[in-house]
Amino acid sequence: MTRPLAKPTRRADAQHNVERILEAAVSCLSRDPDASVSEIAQAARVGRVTLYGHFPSRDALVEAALTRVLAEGEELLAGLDLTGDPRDALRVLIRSSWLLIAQSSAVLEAAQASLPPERVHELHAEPARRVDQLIRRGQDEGVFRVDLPASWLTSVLHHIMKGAAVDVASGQVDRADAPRLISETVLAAYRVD
Amino acid sequence: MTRPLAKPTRRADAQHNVERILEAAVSCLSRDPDASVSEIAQAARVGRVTLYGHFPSRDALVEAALTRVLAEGEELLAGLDLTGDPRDALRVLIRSSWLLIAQSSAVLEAAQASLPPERVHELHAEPARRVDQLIRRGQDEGVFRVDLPASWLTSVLHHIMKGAAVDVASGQVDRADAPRLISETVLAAYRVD
DNA sequence: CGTAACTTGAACACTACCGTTCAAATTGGC
DNA sequence: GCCAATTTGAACGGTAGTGTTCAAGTTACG
Repeated sequence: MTRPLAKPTRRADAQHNVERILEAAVSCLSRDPDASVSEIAQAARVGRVTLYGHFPSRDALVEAALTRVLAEGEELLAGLDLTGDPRDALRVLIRSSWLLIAQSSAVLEAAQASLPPERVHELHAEPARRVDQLIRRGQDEGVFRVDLPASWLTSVLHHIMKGAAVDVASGQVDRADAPRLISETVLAAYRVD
Repeated sequence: MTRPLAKPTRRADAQHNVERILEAAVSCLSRDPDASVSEIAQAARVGRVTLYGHFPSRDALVEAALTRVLAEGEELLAGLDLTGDPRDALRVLIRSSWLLIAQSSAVLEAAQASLPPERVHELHAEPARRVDQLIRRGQDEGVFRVDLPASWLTSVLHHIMKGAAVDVASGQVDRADAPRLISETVLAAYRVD
């Protein structure tokens, strides 16, 4: 019990492989929530057995991938200054993180299929709170509408970002246009009457 | 070749079962795009073999379910008067068909996983056109914004309706509130500056 | 350089789903 | 009431994914 479950010293290549596997998992799972372990291993250019050497089960891998992408999101959000006009803050947030958030949502969806709901919610709660608070602040300051519940406004933001990601993936929307489309749409939807 | 592939006379119970199977397929597939044949048969309260007696494969069933739900949509849309103010027309459309359209989108997603893309597009093109035309008319008449492409506005409508359906399914949104939330959100997002 | 850590493919058992066959039971329609 | 259409479960073979084992190969690192 004195030492953590993971050996303090792992060989560099092993550590590197874990990294590659997680990246591949995020990438594959956000494309297809049902991506197989073989598929992910292949994308990481790693043998399937190697993957199982680092993650005991597919579920564990999915959870690790979710944890990772959410942590990335947390880090990114934490580095942003969201204190000014909520509208500007929202623009900044969208421009710098719409893709990551969309990816997170996709992996989260994959996780919902195989992880206990409580665990998913537990992991997802903290990052979601930041966005939610920004929206509530906008409502409090009178620049975002209050005739619709904040939870719905948050939901709308997520759905739009996720939808934009789908449209980009299917070629209907140019990746470079996405932030503008999302911002313009969401800010208009949030505007008070 | 003189008679159509389906026998002109099918026993009433068989016809009734086909109906139930299709209903169950739409219901199951819109909840889970990967719903198994057993699952659908069970939901239709029909033996799995019976289902295979009416549909030669899962793909055929998915296509039939998609065709059916799109036809329902067509019928419903055709019965609506969408000629007035585009904003009112959009409200009417949302109030009377958001759930059906959301369901269609979900089944369409299921179909994309197993049907040739051209076939999917072919089935989906006609119903989608009606909504698209309404939006373009709104732009032409100057009541919907033109600084974003019509294709994106259409996309936004679909993403919001689909998102609302997800939120209703997960209990975050009351089913009765959905039409208002969608209308208020989309119309605000569409409004000219 | 040598060893322990790590990777790898092949092979295995297990499960789930698909699609089929068959023989028996049920039931609609005349 | 009779017959043919229809339903049904059980069983089968085939495919695909999961998770494990093993033995052989490779490589980081002291």
